[in-house]
Amino acid sequence: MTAELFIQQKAAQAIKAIYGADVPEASLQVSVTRKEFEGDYTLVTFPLLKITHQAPDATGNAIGQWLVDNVPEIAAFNSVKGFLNLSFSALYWNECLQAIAEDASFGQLPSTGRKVMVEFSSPNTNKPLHLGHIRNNLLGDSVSRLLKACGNEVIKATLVNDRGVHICKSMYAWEKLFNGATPESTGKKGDHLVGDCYVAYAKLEKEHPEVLEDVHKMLVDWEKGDQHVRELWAMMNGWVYAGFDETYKALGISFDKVDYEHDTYLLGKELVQKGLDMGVFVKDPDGSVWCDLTADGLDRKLVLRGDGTSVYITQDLGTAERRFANYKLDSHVYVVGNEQDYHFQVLKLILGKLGFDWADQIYHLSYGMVELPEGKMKSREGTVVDADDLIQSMYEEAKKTSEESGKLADMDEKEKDALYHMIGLGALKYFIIKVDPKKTMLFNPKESIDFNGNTGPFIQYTHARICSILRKATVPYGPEDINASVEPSAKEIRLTQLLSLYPGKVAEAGAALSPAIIANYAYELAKEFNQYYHDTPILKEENEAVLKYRLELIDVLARTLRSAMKLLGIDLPERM
RNA sequence: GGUCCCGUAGCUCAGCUGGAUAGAGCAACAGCCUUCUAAGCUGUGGGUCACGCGUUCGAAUCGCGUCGGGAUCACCA
Repeated sequence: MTAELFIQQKAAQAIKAIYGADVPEASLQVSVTRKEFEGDYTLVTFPLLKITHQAPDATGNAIGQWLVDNVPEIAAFNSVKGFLNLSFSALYWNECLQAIAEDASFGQLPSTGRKVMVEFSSPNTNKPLHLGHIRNNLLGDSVSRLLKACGNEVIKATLVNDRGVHICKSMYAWEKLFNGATPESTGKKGDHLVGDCYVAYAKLEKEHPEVLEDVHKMLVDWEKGDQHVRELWAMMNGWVYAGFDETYKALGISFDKVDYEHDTYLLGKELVQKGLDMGVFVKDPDGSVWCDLTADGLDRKLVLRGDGTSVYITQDLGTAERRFANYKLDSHVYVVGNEQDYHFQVLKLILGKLGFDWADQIYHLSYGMVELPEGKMKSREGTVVDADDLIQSMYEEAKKTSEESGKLADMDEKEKDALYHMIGLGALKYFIIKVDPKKTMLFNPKESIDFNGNTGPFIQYTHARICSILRKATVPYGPEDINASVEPSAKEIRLTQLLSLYPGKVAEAGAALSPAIIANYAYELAKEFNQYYHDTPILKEENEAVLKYRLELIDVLARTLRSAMKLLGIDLPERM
């Protein structure tokens, strides 16, 4: 039971005993005591005054006294205005910390038996990944880990937009302008080469608008299965996939299931017929099919063109149906930018109207744009922050900072290289993930991502510090060393309390689909440890019981930091 | 124009299921390395929580309105 629930339960008993009134436990407001006050948890007594008919202080004192007298775990109280601050006993905190220390999977919540698919990334194959994709990828990856920690079975999925007019544009430019250039012949990553083709096409079309007709013909040929166009398409997509794989690998991201739009773009047509049969859709005289959403405050939505071909939402309807059926999903999270809020609103509505009871188990993790100081990134203006470049520059930055510190002189090159990558990536990932997903965020390329303060490297550094102490320890230690022979200091209690909040944070972050909650928690924990580290000697402690207690405490801290950061896809080094 | 999201320190962000004097980091300034890693710690300055009205014992948080920024409302994806 969490401390909050425990206090709610006991306080309800106190109120019953003192005032003879029954109050629902859940209605009692309990929170962690603000640090400028004495105590661990605070019960807000304002709402109780109607029942107690006493002044706030008197009410707090009465309940506090009852709790101290009747609940062994509660050792002290003080009442300030309408706030009853309660302190747990040292014994309580020791038992709490010991239980955490003994729990090898602390932070992993019990199984829900639910199967969840998380779709993210879903790139187009006509240009390389940029910073916007990085936010998408990191959120998707992290939310997948979070949902797993919340006890769900998770399938990471992506849907590659590998067909359509956009890729034909790159194909057209390559044939006309690139003289058979390949990634091998140019030494370019395949996705970048194809991206160059796309840019070249845009320029070409500006000067010769008529080329668009040729591109459309290419798309028609593709749909007919024209051998030449299909071969060109397969070759260039192959280049792009190879390039993406490199970027994904550098980001530490993988998928369990990859769908390709050339396989899915015809899905959903039978749903259109079903909708017509059900009377959910209507057919206009020109043959186009619509869903009337005006009663839901939206417009009429096209679901099939007059010529019988699909639109975007048609295949999304079909893909969702196929996934829920094939994988027996309980829910489906789509990580897609907030410019598609309307699309997902419509998607859910239509699926509901088609009678799928899982329609309300579709969640759109709608995240905000990443903007530059001068505004949105625009590929036409060359202001796009390329994913590979950014990853590389973070690596360089990590290398530079590490070399300046000179702490790794004895480490071999291969190890150093891996470490620079870990730190650079940690800085980048944390920078992106610590921001509330739904908010637009700003990235300033001129100020490189910081390594000091509320950053990934700060937490990595904290972890390395703990590991350094543990390496030097000469006595064995373990959960059994958290025992009543040691009286924890105020700071140690504070650390224990913070640790105890972790599973609740995991649950909260999972429910909100917000890894930022975990990032901010990890920072708080690291910051708290650094203060502890600063004024509490550990290895120099002469009392062996206290020494062992502290070693075990910081070991649990290191484990919890690793666990939390792992949920963000960030690894922590033992040295840096 | 309709709908949705956002507006907190110079900058980047927490806090938002209503609670105590609104918090961090960066930047600025002042301290702390014969002591377990200074990518750290401590301190100073910095706020009309966009604005107004309302609900409440209590509002950055909830409601309504105004202003400002963004997204979206395609037989594009």
